[in-house]
Amino acid sequence: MKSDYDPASFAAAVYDVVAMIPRGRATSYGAIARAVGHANMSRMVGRVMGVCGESLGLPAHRVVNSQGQLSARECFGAPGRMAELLRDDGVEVVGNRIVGWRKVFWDPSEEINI
DNA sequence: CGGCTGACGAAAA
DNA sequence: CTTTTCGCCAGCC
Repeated sequence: MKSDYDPASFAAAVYDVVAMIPRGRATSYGAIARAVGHANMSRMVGRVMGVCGESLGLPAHRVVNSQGQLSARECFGAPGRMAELLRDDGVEVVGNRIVGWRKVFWDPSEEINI
C-alpha cells in the first residue's frame, strides 16, 4: 500500500476527509492522520489546516485535538469563533472543550476504509 | 545549514 | 489533574 509520504497527496487526503465531516460531528488531527495512512503525522494535519484550506471552504472548526479541545479557536478571526461555528453545527462547546466529545467524535476511517 | 517552533498524540511519572 | 519525553515533518530565523 502507499507507504510513500507525499505532501500533496497527504494534504489532499486531509482536505477530503475534513470536507466529508458530517454536521454536528467533529474529528481529531490524529484520527485524520490515521485515516490517510500516517498515524504520526498529526502535526502535519494541523499545519495543513493551519492555512485554513486557503478558501477551500473546509469546516476546519470541526477539527480539534484528540481531547475534543479547540486549539485553533483564535485562528478563525476572533476568539470563540470556532466554538460558535461548532455550536451552530449542533455541538455544545464549553470554554475550549467540546461537550460529549465521546459521542460527537467522528471517525473518518469508518467512511474511508468502508 | 542548524535550531526552534508548531491548530498534535500518546505514554509515563 | 499537571508535567515531561519522544516522535513526526515543515516552515521560519
